[in-house]
Amino acid sequence: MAQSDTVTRILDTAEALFAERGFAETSLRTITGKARVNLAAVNYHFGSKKALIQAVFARYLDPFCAHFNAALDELETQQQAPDLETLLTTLAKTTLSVPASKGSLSVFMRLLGLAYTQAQGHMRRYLQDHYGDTFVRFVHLFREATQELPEAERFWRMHFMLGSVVFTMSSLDALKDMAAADLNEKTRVQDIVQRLVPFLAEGMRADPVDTALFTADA
Amino acid sequence: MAQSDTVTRILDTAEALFAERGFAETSLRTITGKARVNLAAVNYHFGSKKALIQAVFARYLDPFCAHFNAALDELETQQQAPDLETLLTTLAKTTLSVPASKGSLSVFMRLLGLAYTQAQGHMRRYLQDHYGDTFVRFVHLFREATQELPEAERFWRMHFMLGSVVFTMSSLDALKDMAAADLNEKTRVQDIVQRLVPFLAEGMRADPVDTALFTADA
DNA sequence: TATTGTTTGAAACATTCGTTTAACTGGGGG
DNA sequence: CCCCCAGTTAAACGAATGTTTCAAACAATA
Repeated sequence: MAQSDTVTRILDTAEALFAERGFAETSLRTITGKARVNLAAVNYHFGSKKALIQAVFARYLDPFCAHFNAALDELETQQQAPDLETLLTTLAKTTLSVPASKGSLSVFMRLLGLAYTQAQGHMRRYLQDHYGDTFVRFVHLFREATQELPEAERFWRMHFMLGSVVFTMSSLDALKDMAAADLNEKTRVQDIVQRLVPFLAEGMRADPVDTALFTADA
Repeated sequence: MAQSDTVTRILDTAEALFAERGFAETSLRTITGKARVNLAAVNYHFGSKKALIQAVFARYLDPFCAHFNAALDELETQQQAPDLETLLTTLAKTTLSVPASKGSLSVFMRLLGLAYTQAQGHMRRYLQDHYGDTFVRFVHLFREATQELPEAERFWRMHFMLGSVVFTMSSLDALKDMAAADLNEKTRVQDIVQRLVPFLAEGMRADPVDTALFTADA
């Protein structure tokens, strides 16, 4: 019984290795070898490599969405719609509050970034199918907090935001080292997230770009 | 003779396919097949797949750095140091003015992102050795354009910016698809870059964050 | 203890990959 | 004319991959 820890060991190892080198570059033999588990265990417990990748995401995203939905519930009971800073801070707090199994935030963020660039179709589709509703809920609140923005402008700026977050959190370790070297300062994750909020909120408030003043010169 | 266009066809096809699905996911057989070239041609003309990847990037980065260095020369002759928008717009214009930047832009950005988070071995070394000086030059000008920022704040915001750019450009294809689905609109790269500039510049101008008001609640 | 369903183990299978080999082609000088 | 050599071609090689197989080990139940 107890769903022996084979499954857990596979998930832990796969999560770390995927984040380190990507999906295609991480073989099942590397995973099962490092996890001290038989090669066939992956296909037995998960069915395929694709399914393993999705399981790695689900283990983090399921509790995250639970927390986040609860936070959104509370925001929606409020009299007036939350403003930008409130919304971003809520997202930040939720992110930090998720126990993050073991491999912490940066690992998952790296995975999320990879899911955007690699894995052509299936990963994006999986994320959309399983967690799209929560995302849509957030977007709805976000839209109310940025009513002055044209639809297209908001769409792109939301992804600019996502980029800042994903990239920064992905490179957390490297950036912390650089911060310790360049400026003599130890930085906690909370500090970085705290710095992110005004940067993103202010970027959102920038005047939408007027029409093309880009020349095609050399 | 005329160095038959085999080399060019390989570079063109590889560039497009790398941008589409990444490096490990793109096989030499796919490249040579689509380019209607013999499989052995890659190893004959370039030596290896690694060398082909480097050649694809060199074809983009060599003219890019030439253009960008020229632009930086001009900025440095100016009486006073360029402001934020000027600096970012210069970078954007240079990026777009490079002829080969149709598909290879996202490839380069993806690699830049990978070089930041992980080693990626040979590619990071190659980039640093060949194009590091130009990057350092830009960073220097950027510091002068944001003198009002505390050192730490600028450090982190520069990486927030880098994250927006790298992530957005890395995921260009995915984002374009989503933009076409969510809002019925075909988006050109120029439009995105143009939207990025005010977003980033305004984020840079946000008031530096005061002291901690984050609670550690659940 | 005997039986059942689940999990693990070592090995094999079928593909696919990057790379190498060797034979062939078509011209341009000796 | 012959040789040479850059360029191309088809075929094969060796290694690595995801997946499947089937017997053994295990846990729980009757």
